[in-house]
Amino acid sequence: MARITLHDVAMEAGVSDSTVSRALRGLDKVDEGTREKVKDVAKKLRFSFSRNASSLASGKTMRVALLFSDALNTWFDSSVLQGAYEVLSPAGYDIIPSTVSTHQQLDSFLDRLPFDGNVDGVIVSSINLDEKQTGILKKLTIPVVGLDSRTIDGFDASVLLDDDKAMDDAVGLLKNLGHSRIAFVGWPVPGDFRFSTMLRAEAFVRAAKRLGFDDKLVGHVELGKMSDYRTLDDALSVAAAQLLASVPRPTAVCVEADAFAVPLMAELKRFGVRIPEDMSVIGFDDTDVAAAVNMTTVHQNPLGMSRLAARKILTLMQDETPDDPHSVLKPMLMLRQTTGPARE
Amino acid sequence: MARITLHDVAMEAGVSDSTVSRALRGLDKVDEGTREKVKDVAKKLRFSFSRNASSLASGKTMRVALLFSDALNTWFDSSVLQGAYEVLSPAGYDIIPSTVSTHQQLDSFLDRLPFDGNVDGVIVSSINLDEKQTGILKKLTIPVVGLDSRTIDGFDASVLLDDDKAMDDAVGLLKNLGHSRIAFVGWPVPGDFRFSTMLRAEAFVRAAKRLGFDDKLVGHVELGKMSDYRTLDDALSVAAAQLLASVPRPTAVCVEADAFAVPLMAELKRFGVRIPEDMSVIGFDDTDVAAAVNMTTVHQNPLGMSRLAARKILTLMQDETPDDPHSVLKPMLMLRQTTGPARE
DNA sequence: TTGTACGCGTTATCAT
DNA sequence: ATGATAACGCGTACAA
Repeated sequence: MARITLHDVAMEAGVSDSTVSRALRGLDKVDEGTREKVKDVAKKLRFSFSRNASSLASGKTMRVALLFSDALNTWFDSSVLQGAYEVLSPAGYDIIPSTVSTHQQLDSFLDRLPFDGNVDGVIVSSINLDEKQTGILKKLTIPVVGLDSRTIDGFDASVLLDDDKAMDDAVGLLKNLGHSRIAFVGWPVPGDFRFSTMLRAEAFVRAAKRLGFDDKLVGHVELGKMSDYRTLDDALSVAAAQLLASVPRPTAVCVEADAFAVPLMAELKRFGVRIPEDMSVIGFDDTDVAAAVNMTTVHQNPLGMSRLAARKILTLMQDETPDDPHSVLKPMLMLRQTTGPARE
Repeated sequence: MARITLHDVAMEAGVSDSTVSRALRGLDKVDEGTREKVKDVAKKLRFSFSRNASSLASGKTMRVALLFSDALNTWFDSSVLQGAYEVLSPAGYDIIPSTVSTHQQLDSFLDRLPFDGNVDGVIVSSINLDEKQTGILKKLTIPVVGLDSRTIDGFDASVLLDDDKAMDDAVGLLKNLGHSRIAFVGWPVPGDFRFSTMLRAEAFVRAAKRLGFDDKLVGHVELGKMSDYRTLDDALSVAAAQLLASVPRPTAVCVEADAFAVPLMAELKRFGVRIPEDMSVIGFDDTDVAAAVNMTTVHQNPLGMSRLAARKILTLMQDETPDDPHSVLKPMLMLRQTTGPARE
């Protein structure tokens, strides 16, 4: 079966190519009678536009790229995909996901600028760019919106979470529960992008300072890259060891992500640490797992965030400016069973 | 910044368009000297191919579509996305996800055949087609591979799970633990695709029959569509009620999916049902949540399945035939803490 | 309202 | 080994 082209439809309907084009795209200046006829023929022939040809002729690709720094089957990234799909697909856009896991990959990605001319817009998720990289972005002719990025520099619009607010809530809860020795536990980052874990750690430290914690009693367990470990279990052992070896031992910890916090709790329990009696634990994300094990955690809503980002890029792609280009969303602390009063 | 075309590179390098095309694509019959020069110029000018134009001229789009019946941020679907991306992306292909949630959507999707000419291949995930639909697929000129589908009809290749083996294991375990009153609990399906839950239910019944269970003691809690309920909690209440109202009450259940089994267990516990003392529970999927709550479940590996499917479509797209077009994978029963001996 | 003709950026065929 | 030239399928001024 050879491909059915617009021309085939035109022949069959006895009109010109341009008429078919206009009729099928719903443009005015076409007789309703002929439009119906054309539509019928098109349906009969199972005609569908070649997006390639359309793009080439019109300059619009009807595609937007999604760039991630982690796997697509990650809680955050998959939600972003779904959210973007929900708003972009009805508008006629395809979404094209890609991932980069190292700065080198990111550089070569930006270097080749595979976006320009191939997509109408880009959503960059959970990636923080340095100056040189944002410089490249700025040269792009298509809109770029940042999602969960550190800065808004280089982005035409952005959606990010108020990390400071999140940590203020978390650390505030711990303070009110009487804790004085607290720590932040990062998680081994995928690829070699260090920023996001550093960001939350820094926000944690700032919050602790703001709330009057003694510097010397505020810890930070840093785990480096996932590739430094054979398995996640190894990383868990290291994290647990660091925690249990701290003198004085923290009575409460905030963990970078639920996905790490949950198995870490299991590991700690293996060593006789009761939660929350001996140690309070606060996660980050509020994934299904957190709810399943009743963990106190900071809720964020990647689905909503990406819908918002998608709406922004949609308006940007039609050459308009979003009323509020750069949004900062408030996280919510979910109080559950893994936090309790500090023990004496 | 106007787009930089192959022609620009040709001008700058002082050669013809065709030479640039050949040089950059690594074809032979081009002097290594000029190739280097062209490459340098291309890099300097930040040239990248317009996929649209390439596709139009060559007929290859370098894109494959992924069709799902559920949300993209679902455990299964997001894993499929990632797996497909891992093998397709290095081969130079973009992936384009879409979802259909009703038969009507599916029909209109297939009716318009937005695939032909726009992508080089399609992976259809967790969707079972009727005869008319497979008929349409067969007319496609591009390869179509099925993933987690019921039949292999209409697909050039497929990857699916051995549901019967899974249920044999699960039901066998329950039998050996002394259970005689058992039930299958479906979950409210997203959209209106009913098949998959029916499939597992039927496999469950077959397994029970094969293993000598008394027909009258084998139950089936069916929940219909998600849209029949206001919230998931409502569906959970209904499921729990059905279970607790059954006379005789089953002492063990197999649940369609972990994502439903976990909150269902919580609901049952609220009503004083101890697990596994009063009731054994076996899930399906082996998601993170299942591991987190130590639930016995049937493990499946969508990541691996989709990698396999992607490899098949890759060989199909280069007009070769996979050695084993239709694979049936074995699930694994993960024995954990939610199953125990039948109580007297 | 409809048709004609050209261009979009690349690949492929045919010369040279 | 390299260069012209004709497609590829559609959009869009412009003409009718």
